[in-house]
Amino acid sequence: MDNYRLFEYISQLNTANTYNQIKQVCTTFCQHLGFDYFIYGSRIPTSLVNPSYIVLSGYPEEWRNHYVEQEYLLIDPTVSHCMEHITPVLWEQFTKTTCKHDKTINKLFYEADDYGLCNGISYPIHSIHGEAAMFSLTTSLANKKSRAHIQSTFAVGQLFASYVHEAMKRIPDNSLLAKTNFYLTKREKECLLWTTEGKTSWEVSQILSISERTVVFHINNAIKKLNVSNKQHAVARAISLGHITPQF
Amino acid sequence: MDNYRLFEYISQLNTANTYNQIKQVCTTFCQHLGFDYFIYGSRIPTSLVNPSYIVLSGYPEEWRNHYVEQEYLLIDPTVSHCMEHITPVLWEQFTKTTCKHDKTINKLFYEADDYGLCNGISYPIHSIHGEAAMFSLTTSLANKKSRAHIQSTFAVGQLFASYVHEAMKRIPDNSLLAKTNFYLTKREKECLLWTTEGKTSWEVSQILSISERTVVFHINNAIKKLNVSNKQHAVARAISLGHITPQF
DNA sequence: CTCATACCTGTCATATGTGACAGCTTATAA
DNA sequence: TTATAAGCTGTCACATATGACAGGTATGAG
Repeated sequence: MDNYRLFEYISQLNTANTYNQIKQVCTTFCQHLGFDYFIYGSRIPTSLVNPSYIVLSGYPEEWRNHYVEQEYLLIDPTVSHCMEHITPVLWEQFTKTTCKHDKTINKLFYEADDYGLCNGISYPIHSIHGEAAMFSLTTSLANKKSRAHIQSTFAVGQLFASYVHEAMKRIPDNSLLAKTNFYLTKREKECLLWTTEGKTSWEVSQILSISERTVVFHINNAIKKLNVSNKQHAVARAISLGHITPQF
Repeated sequence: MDNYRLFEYISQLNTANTYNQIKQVCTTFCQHLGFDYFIYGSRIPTSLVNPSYIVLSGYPEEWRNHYVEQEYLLIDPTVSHCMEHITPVLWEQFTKTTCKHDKTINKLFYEADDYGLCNGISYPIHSIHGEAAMFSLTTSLANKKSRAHIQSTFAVGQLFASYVHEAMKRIPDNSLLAKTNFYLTKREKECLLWTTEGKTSWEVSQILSISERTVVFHINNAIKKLNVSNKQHAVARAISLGHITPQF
């Protein structure tokens, strides 16, 4: 893919305002590169136990349904690769070697084959605050035929995936907005920050040169705003939502 | 850059075992693309207040020293871009428009010019657990001359940066090893996980069908292993170090 | 069999957190 | 002026956490 076309796609993603517009750009990009299907999925750690998901699927609906029913997300090796790494992974890497003995994973790939997803490449996307996502491009061509083709899209695909993710984050999402539509004051953030370092309210009061009662006051306000039940919860949520970030 | 050469570089990074080997690959890559200098910097949130840093510098040492002395890290717009975004940024974007009025930032870019860093591109790298890094390539050519050149390396540079980061993570680092060289048991992780959700020890005991005392026992063990002082600290540290991760 | 480890449970004293009571100053915008 | 928000402080009662005491079972490795 020449640079001009790549920047054209990036520009389209940067101006997209709805999920459908982004989906349209992905579809065109996917076809342009000679792939059959694409999918984008993002996991937002609003909670460690119940994270939020956003999916933009260009997959056959029947395969998606089957995948969800079978809970393949839990065993899909491309997913676990993308959770642990930041470099792309070729699907054939799994069908060939590593998983030869794992029947459930082999079943997954054989069934994908039946739906026309024979080979593909998955790009991990990692963003601030532990946000994890992935973007996959698939082809119905057999491994040997598609290998060179896929490898030639290695770099552009990763870059494109990043812009898709940024575009997705820009779209206002009602289901997530309510959880993040507030702000913590400077003091509230300061008190929480030192709390993540294991400081007690009294210790924080000494650091900030205010009374212990005031620290408690700020932390309680933060707990109410974050809609959580105690300090541990507040610490986890404030980090996840990006209200407190590492200092330089 | 053709695919063969790109995969050659990736392969070299995948087999590198020391910082110097990685640095050598970066130097070659940098020169191959026609750039003058490169730098890789990573911030590991072992603590939110005092994060750990790892730098692989191919910059002129004088400029590095000056940069550190002046604490430019705190105002460098390429750094803040890379902390907030996952897409590359061209340096000329700042020297031209946004920062026209900001004297300190202009000073930074003018001084960089003097050291031969006239234009460049910075790639953000975000990894699991909020780990943030960046990889920059710079040239002594003026903006107009270097623009097309830089844009043509947009995609490969991002991919290369990802592999550099993975390689850096693979190198055993004594300064960090001590902080992560232990493991939490299944129960310890479970107890911490529910603690991040704001559950009290008693509530966790109900969820796991064990006594409250046992939950306290596991959490205390985790606190000792993590070398932290209380639950809040343990929650923050366990998330940062990746001992507990979002469930599916 | 012994050792190490994970896992489990109890009591007690003290420290800290949490929620509700009540009230203050300062700055800024309507 | 009034209203609003941020920041600040105090006391009391009760809940929960923390640390130290002491003890148990089950499992696998050597």
